[in-house]
Amino acid sequence: MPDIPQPRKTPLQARSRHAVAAILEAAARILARDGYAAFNTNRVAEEAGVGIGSLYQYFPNKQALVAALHRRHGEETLAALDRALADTAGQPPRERLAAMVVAALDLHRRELGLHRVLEREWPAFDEPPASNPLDQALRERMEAWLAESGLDPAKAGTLLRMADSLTHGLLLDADPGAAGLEHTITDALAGFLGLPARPHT
Amino acid sequence: MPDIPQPRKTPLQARSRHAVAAILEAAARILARDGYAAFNTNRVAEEAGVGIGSLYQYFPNKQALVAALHRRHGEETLAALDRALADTAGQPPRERLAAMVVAALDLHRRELGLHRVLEREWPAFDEPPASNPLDQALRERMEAWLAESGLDPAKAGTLLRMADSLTHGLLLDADPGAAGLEHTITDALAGFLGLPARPHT
Amino acid sequence: MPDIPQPRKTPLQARSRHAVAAILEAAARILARDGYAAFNTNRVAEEAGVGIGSLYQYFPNKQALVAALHRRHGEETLAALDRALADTAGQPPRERLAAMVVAALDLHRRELGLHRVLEREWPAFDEPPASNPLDQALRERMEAWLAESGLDPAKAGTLLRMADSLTHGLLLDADPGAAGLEHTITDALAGFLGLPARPHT
Amino acid sequence: MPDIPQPRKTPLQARSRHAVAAILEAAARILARDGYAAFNTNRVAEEAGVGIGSLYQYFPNKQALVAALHRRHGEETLAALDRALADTAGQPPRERLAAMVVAALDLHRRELGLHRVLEREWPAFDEPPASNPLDQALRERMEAWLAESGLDPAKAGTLLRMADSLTHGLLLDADPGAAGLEHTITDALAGFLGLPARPHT
DNA sequence: GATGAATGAGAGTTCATTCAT
DNA sequence: GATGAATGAACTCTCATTCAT
Repeated sequence: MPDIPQPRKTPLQARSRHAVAAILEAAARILARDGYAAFNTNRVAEEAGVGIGSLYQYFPNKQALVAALHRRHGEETLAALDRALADTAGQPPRERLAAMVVAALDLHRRELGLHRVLEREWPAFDEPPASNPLDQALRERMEAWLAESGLDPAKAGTLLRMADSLTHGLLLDADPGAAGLEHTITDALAGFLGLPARPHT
Repeated sequence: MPDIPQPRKTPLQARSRHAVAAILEAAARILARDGYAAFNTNRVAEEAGVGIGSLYQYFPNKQALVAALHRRHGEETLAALDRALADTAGQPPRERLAAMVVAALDLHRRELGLHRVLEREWPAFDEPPASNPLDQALRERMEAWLAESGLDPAKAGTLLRMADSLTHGLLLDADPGAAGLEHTITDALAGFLGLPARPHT
Repeated sequence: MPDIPQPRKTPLQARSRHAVAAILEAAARILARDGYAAFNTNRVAEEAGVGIGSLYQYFPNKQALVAALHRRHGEETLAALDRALADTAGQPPRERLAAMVVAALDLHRRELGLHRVLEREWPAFDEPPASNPLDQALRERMEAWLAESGLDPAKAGTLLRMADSLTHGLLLDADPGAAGLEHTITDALAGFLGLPARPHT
Repeated sequence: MPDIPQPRKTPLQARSRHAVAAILEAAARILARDGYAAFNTNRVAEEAGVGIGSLYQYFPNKQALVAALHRRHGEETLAALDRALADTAGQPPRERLAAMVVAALDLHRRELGLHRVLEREWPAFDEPPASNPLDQALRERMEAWLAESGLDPAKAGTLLRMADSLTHGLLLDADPGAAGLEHTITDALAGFLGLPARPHT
C-alpha cells in the first residue's frame, strides 16, 4: 500500500504556520502558472521566500507538497457540496443535483490552472481512490442524499467519479466560460441516475 | 502556440519502418508497465533494441514519441467508432450510442496501463484540443450521426469530450472489469443528448 | 597542524553536566547502532532529548563530539590496563601481558559497535598520534612495565599500537566470541617483545 | 546480504577503457591527497577530465568507485604475496614469512595515503569479510603455505587479518620510514604461529 | 541558558540530446 | 544510416551551524 506522504511536522508556532502557508501558496501558483514540468522544490522555496531547507522541514518530499494541495482541494469540494445541499434542502432531486454541479464548477473555475495540473499532470502515485477519509466523507454525503431522494445509494461512488471526470474534462479542455456547462453536466448525471429528461432544451 | 512535434522524417525504407515500429512498441510497453516517470529515451531505445541515436533520427525529441502514441490511439478510436456505426446502421440512436460506448471501452480495456499514462500523466503540453485532423474527423462522424438521428449536431464536440472523460475516469480509476460500465456511460451520454431514460435498470 | 576541537566550556552546573552526559550517550548509541553515516548533530540532539542549540553550547562542532567519545574510550582503556597490572603484580611478564590483553578485549567487547565506528569509520582528522596526555600516560605505563620486566622500554609505543591494531582487527572483523582470541593476541605481542614461545598450543 | 556495487558496464572500446582508468586514477589521487571527506563524484569527474555523466556510465554510484579501488588493492596484494612465496621457495618458514611482510610493506608504502583512507575511513558498508573471490584466493595461498611448512593451516584466516591490521596500524600511524618495521611485524606473526623467537635483536 | 526554526552550500544522481566514429 | 560514449544542466534532498526568541 503506497504511502501518501504526510507533512513532516505540524507547525505550531506562528512563524511556522506562516511558512507552511507561503510554501503551499507558492506551490499552487507555480503549478497553475507553469505546469508540473516547471514545478521543482527549489523554485517553490524561492517563490515562497523561504530557504529550501525550510521547505523540507515541513514536507518530507516533493510529492508531499502536491498531496497537500490535493487534500486542500478535496476539503474545499466537500465544503462546497455541503453548502449546496444545505441551501437546497427540500427541493426536488434535479435542483439539488444542479446546485451541486454549479458549486463544483464555481470552485474549479477559480483555480483552473492548478486543477488542470492536479488532475491531469500529476505523476499519479497509485493513490487508492476513495480510500482516504475525505473521499469517504464525500461518498457518505452522496449516499445519504441519494437514499433520501429515493435513488440508488449504490451509485454514489460512480456518481462522484463521473462528476469529477466531467467537471475536469469539460471545463479544462473546453472554453472555460462555455455557457450551459452546468446543464450539460447535470443532464448527464441525471441520465445516469435515471431522473427523467428535462422537458425541453 | 506550441507546435506538436512531428516525426522528423517519414520512414520509407523497410528497415526504417521496422525501427520506428519497434521504438513505438517499446515506448508503449514502458509507459504501460512502468509509468511516465520511468519513461526515458535511453530506456526506450534499449528496449526497442535500437541505438539511442537512431531514435533521434526518427523522433526529434521525447515529446514526439508520446505524440505519436497519442495519434495512434486516436486512429484506433476513429476506426472503432466507424465500425460500431457501420455495424448498427438502421438501429435506433440509443442502440448505436451504446454500440459506440462498448467499442470505446473495449479499445481502452486492451491497453489500460498505456492509456492511463497517456491521458493522465502526460505533461500535457497545451495541445489545442480538436485542432488536429484526427479530432476533426472524429467530430465530423459525430455530427453526421447526430443530425441523422434527429439530435443536435452542435453537441458533437461536447459529446466526444464527455465520452472520453467518462471512459477514462470510470474505467481507469475503478475496477476495470466493473459490470454495467457500458450502461452507466450510455445512460449519462443519453441524458446529455436528451434521449428518453431507459424504462428500468 | 590540525587542532583537535575541545569542549567549548567545561560544564560546572549540575544541569549542564547532565546535558553533556546525555549528549555523549546519545552520540555513542547512534554511532554504535547506525554507523557514522547516520550520525548527525540534529539526530544526536534529538536522541539526547536536548535542543540542537544546546548541543552546540557544549561542543563547538560535530568532530568535537567524536573526539570526546574517543577520549572517553582512552580513559577507560588506561584504567583497565592499570587494573590489570595491579592485579598481577609480581607475576611473570607473560602473565601480566595476557592479563592486559584480556582486559582490553573485555573492554572492547562491551561496546563493539561503537568502537568499530570510532576506529574505522571516523573520518580521521589527522590526529597526531600519541600527542595527547592520555596517550602519554598509556605509554608511560608500558615503558615502566617493560623496564621492570627486563624488556626494551623503547618498544612501548609500538607495543601499544600493535595491541590496538590487533584488538580491533581481530575482534571487529571476526566472530566476536572467537575463543582463544586472548592467546592469539598475547602470542603475537610476546613474539614482538621477544618473550619465549609458549611450550604448547 | 549487502551487494557490493559492480561497474555498470565493462568498457570494451579503447576510449572507454581510457575513461575508466582516468576516473580510477583521479579517485585514488583525491582519496590519497584529501581524504574521504573531500571525495565527491563531481570532483572525481573533474579531476579525471571527464563529464560527471561519464563517471556514472561506468560506476553506478560513489561506493562502486571505492569498491573498485579496493579490489585493485586486493589484486596487487595477492600478486605481491605470490611473488614473495615464489622467490623464497625452499627457504625456512621464517624467511618466507619475512619476505611476505616485506612485500606487503613495500606495496603499502607506495600508496600510503590511499590505503589509509581505504582501510580506515571508508564508511564500511558491512562487507562480509573473506567472502569475495580475492580474499578466498589469499586465504588458500596461506593455507597451502602453512601446511607445507608444518604449521597449522587453520590459522590462515587469522594470520591474514593479523598481518593486515599490523601493516596498516603500524605503517600508517607511525613514521612511515620506521626502520625495523619488517622485523617488528614478522616477529609478531611468528609469535602467533609458534615459530621460535629470533636468537637476538 | 535553552531552544528549534531557518538556512543554503553542496552532495549524489539522472537523462535529453549531440556528434565523432 | 546507425551507433553509443560523452555531456552537463538540473533536480531532489541533507545536515552542520546560526541566531532570534
